[in-house]
Amino acid sequence: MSAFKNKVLQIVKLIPKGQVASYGQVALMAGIPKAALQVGYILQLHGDKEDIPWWRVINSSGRISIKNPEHAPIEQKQLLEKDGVLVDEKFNINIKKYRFLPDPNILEDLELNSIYIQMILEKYY
DNA sequence: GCTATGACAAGGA
DNA sequence: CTCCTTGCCATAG
Repeated sequence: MSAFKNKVLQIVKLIPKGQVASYGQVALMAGIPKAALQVGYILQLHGDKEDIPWWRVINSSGRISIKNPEHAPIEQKQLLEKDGVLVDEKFNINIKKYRFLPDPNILEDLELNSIYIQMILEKYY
């Protein structure tokens, strides 16, 4: 298990019910800003095997972009709605409204470089 | 160690 | 808004 993979799984577990995060955001919080693609890959492998709320991760444009036959987009939509998150027929979500905005203290717990914490604050707050 | 593969992101057309 | 291009990098084989 690579450190990156563990971080990603750990972070996704931090996303509270009723909130969502983008792949890029998770990658950034894991300390590798440009590894958004890998986040999706990791969730595909481990999302349903472990205690991971994988459905709370969507792409940056606020849309469900899942193509895995194992988990159709409709399934993610239903899971999100169960969390109280509104998803329209085109699988669009108001990410601005629901985005997971972690406290700096939580980011500290991830042993994240202050430089990344700064990036997150600038990008999403 | 090298190549192919993307549940992505950002910017342009 | 949609479609396309480029950059990116952890995994799998």
